[in-house]
Amino acid sequence: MEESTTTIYDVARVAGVSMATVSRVVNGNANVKEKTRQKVLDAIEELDYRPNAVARGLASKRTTTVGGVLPTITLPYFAEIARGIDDIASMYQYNVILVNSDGEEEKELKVIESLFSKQVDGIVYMGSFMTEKVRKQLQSTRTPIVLAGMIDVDKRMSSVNIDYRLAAHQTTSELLQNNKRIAFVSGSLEEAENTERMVGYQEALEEAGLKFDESLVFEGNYSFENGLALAEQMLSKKIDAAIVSYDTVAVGLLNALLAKGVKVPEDFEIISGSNSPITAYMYPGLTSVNQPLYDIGAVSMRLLTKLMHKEEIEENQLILAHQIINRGSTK
Amino acid sequence: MEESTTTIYDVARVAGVSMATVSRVVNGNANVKEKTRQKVLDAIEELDYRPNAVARGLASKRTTTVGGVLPTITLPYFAEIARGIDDIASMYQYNVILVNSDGEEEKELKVIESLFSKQVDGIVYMGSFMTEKVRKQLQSTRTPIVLAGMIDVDKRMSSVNIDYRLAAHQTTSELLQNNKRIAFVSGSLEEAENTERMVGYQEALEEAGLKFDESLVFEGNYSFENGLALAEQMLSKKIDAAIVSYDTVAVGLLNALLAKGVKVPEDFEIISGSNSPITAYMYPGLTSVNQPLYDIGAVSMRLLTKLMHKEEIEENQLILAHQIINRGSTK
DNA sequence: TTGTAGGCGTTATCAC
DNA sequence: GTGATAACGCCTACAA
Repeated sequence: MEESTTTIYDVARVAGVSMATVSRVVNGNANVKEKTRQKVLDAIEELDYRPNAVARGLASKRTTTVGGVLPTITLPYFAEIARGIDDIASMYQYNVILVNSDGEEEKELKVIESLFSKQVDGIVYMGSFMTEKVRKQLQSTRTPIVLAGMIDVDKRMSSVNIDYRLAAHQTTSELLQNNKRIAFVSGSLEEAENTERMVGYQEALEEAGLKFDESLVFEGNYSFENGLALAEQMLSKKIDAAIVSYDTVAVGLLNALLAKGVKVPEDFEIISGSNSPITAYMYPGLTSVNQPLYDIGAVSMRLLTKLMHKEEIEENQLILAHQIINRGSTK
Repeated sequence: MEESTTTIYDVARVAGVSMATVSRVVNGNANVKEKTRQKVLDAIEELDYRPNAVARGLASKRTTTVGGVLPTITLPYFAEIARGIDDIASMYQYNVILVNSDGEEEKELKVIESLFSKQVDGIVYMGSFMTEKVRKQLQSTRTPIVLAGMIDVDKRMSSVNIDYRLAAHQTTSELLQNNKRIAFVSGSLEEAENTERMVGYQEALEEAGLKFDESLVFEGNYSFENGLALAEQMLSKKIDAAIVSYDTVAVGLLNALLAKGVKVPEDFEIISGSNSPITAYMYPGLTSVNQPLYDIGAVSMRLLTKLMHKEEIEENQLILAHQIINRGSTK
């Protein structure tokens, strides 16, 4: 109930020391005699003193707050990464301001601007595509940036990813064991992750002595509805298996296939791209590439702390290991 | 690239006015001659000046940042609410710091403490249960709080919810059209939302002339696994329908039933509690109570803005309308 | 080891 | 309408 904010100054008075000493104690500075440290701690306790991070931020130019930019937190893919970020952030005493951009440039520029205005110490950028304007905006300051789950084409920005090409290669090969006509379903091929996947897909085909058929490539968006709509086309094209980058799309596809009486995996096999919880919720469960999303977030944030503390970085393009989780949607 | 932060002072110099005037312009204060306003705006443009929210926060004691406390952002239920919060927050020029508590008191106290330290202007609290310590902590300051999707037992804190009792009553009644033995599956009955639901369930039974059977009540956690495990028990108890508070649990139940060859909805009907996207993803889709989660978040944040701006509130216990979305899991 | 004093970038209160 | 001039709460040389 005490509204009058108690400051470092009040603590100093009660403890009978100067505010500088209180500041030292609060910041864990070693150069304080144990006895005075204790006096200060007692005073802090007594007054229920709470450091004001805003004042601290102004004086030290470090806010211990980072920004997290993502299209929308409602996609499990991003929520999972965000959770990894938050855990490591809180471990290092940072808070994270999450901003949703909906992937709209206009909005993205605006929210990033607000992040800068709040003087965040760093930014983790999630998403799939970065427009030129956003890139410029992000690079117009010295604020460290890490891309989580997104490849930087010119490798200037730090990033944390899995090897999308390899994963696509492996899953395609797996499907090729029982199938010939395999669809490649991804998001926009303007996004580097997807072109990487495409290469992996093509490599696997070639390895199996099959030729690439462009009509088996489906470029679409993230949505469940997109997946639903795909089933029809797949069947009419006599496709018998699919690797799908986004889980929600894979789920939609599975759902529509089941509704049409198609047996999965007997008549159609599916492997989805990121093993979010929903892949396990389905019946049958979706065999899926396990992107370690939480880890991608966690490692990104860890990398960001190093950048913010100006530590030496050995490698700024991190690749984490993925696995393939076999469930009911494949034989 | 310009690292030297340009301040309000630089702008003043370039525009040939005092910093006070610049401040007025930046804050849209009316008492500025149009001509000088233009000079200032030009200078701002020229210097690419960006207001420092931290300094502003210190001077004005308002940070235009709010905190969002939730168990974990990875549950779609909370992600959806969080999205509603963020949209309205950004509409009112607020940013939100999201903190995950995992529902652990210790951690929750810590993250809320960090929120206060950051001088947030308000807090939206999501979750299902608030311990006494947390309640005390939250009420130890004048920072406005709004509970989103959570009932405050003594109605002191503002909150936004749906009418859980009514929803449970309706769904139970719906299931009673074709079934006699209906399970009530919820989270902890220590949580007010769940006891409300329980009352609605009992009301419906009574209305149908059935007596309440305690062995049909399943109190568990949020998890998919919990749902999976339930199927076995349900079948052995000859239960033929269930209303399930949490979607993930309902999904697990559905999944396990299908795996056991039980036909849904022919042999077993399910209605789940919050219509998160996954309910639609399932096959068959889950009939579900549509809790307007996004709106709960949005309305909570709107309410919070009123509280923060000390506007008059007519009612602080808001109830939003719900609907029942019929899908394949009911006849 | 501890204290003094000058910022940090704005807002806000008075005068003019 | 505009300009000084204190705060705001803390950090950080620099002194002592």
